[in-house]
Amino acid sequence: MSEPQPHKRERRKQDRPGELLEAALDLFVEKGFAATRSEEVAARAGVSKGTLFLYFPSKEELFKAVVMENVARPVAEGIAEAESFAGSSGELLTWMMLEWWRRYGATKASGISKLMMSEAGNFPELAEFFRNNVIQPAQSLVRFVLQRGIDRGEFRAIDVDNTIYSVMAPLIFLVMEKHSTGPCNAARPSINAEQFITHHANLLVRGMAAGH
Amino acid sequence: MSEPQPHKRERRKQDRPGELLEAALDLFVEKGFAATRSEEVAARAGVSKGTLFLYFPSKEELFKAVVMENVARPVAEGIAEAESFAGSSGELLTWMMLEWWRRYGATKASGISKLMMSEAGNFPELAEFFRNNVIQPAQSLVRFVLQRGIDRGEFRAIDVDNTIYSVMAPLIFLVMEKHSTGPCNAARPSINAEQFITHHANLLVRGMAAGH
DNA sequence: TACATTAATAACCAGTTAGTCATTAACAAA
DNA sequence: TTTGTTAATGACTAACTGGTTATTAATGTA
Repeated sequence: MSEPQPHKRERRKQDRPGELLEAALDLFVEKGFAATRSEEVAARAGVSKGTLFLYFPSKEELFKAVVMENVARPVAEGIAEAESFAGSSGELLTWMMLEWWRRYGATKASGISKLMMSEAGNFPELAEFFRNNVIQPAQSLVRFVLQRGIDRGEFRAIDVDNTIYSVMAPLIFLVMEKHSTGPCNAARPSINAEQFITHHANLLVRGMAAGH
Repeated sequence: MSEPQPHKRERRKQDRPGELLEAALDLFVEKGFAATRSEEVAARAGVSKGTLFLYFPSKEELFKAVVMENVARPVAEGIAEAESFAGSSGELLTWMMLEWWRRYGATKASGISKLMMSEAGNFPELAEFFRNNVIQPAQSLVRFVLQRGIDRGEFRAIDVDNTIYSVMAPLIFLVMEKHSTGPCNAARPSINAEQFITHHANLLVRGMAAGH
């Protein structure tokens, strides 16, 4: 018996795009691009579908904006910190992986990585952008740390290129777990991400250790 | 100036389901479930849309059949072999990871894993099935190998649960690379999977090695 | 050749959705 | 209060797509 509620229209031009992008991120990550209805995005942002298309010319442009918005942010942040790190390279590697998880992996923004994995085939130009602006810088950073360890005599002269993947794989793995298989059954205990990262980094550092 | 080609209807009841499943696997992996049109699946299998629905009652059932078909096969294959392996546990681990890649990761069927990652949210019951029939057995197998190494005194008393993820993460990583970011630009050199697996396994084994 | 069976088709239907647009109302200024 | 501007709406459409079905033709049999 609720009133037909005299719809109150709020005029908040400044905030709408951000709210729409946030709602879109949630739904795209949760359901995929094609399976997400644009009206649903609008509804979650608290506006009508018409308003969505007032701010974004198409669903595809909305998707691109979501990726751009969440990608640019956390890219270059950690680099300077890594370069001024004081401790051993093993500690640096562990710290860097944990920090990446805390700042990106554990946040909603990491859903972007899952999105790109899922939709790369349908958005090749976005995949290219993602590769150049996220994957490549990240690989360079890991390479820097590994080379630092080798140069300092802390690590053996390991195969740097393949070791980069050994460092990144568990992080990607965690992101996928978090955004796909993870949330589906909340009953079963999920991976303890920070504990796993610490463990994995420790294995790697031991495996790379110089000495006999 | 081509003839309106007097469409030749072939009657091949036996082969249709398999051909449709193969076409569906290709397209689902490439484009995702929602973005794949059922008429497109039929076309790739060389039949009309009507024929598709003659063999599968709905697109969702087709999807389930694709998963079931490609999942059941490679699950239990490697287990017996692992249990009768003669060499060291480090060799066994390396061999097992390489073998998994050769028999599953490198094949089209590994697209199923990518599919489940992408669509788990939309198909919780399938995700559950996948977890029980693929993930869990795989984890048990890895656990067996790690425990074997510990029992034989080849490995330290490492944290087995987390190490299982350290073993599986690079394999999942490779599958994702192969089916999403990998194929989008064929120009850039892709990861050499077997070389990476060998390298990673070597790092892990060194990291787990008993002795100071 | 005539006939029965059924695999395969293509036109069709009903439901859905990206995107549009005339209308409405919130707000600011006069 | 009146008026002008424009953010927001929701009804609408044009296109699409999952699924159905009457019809057609391939094949086997007598």
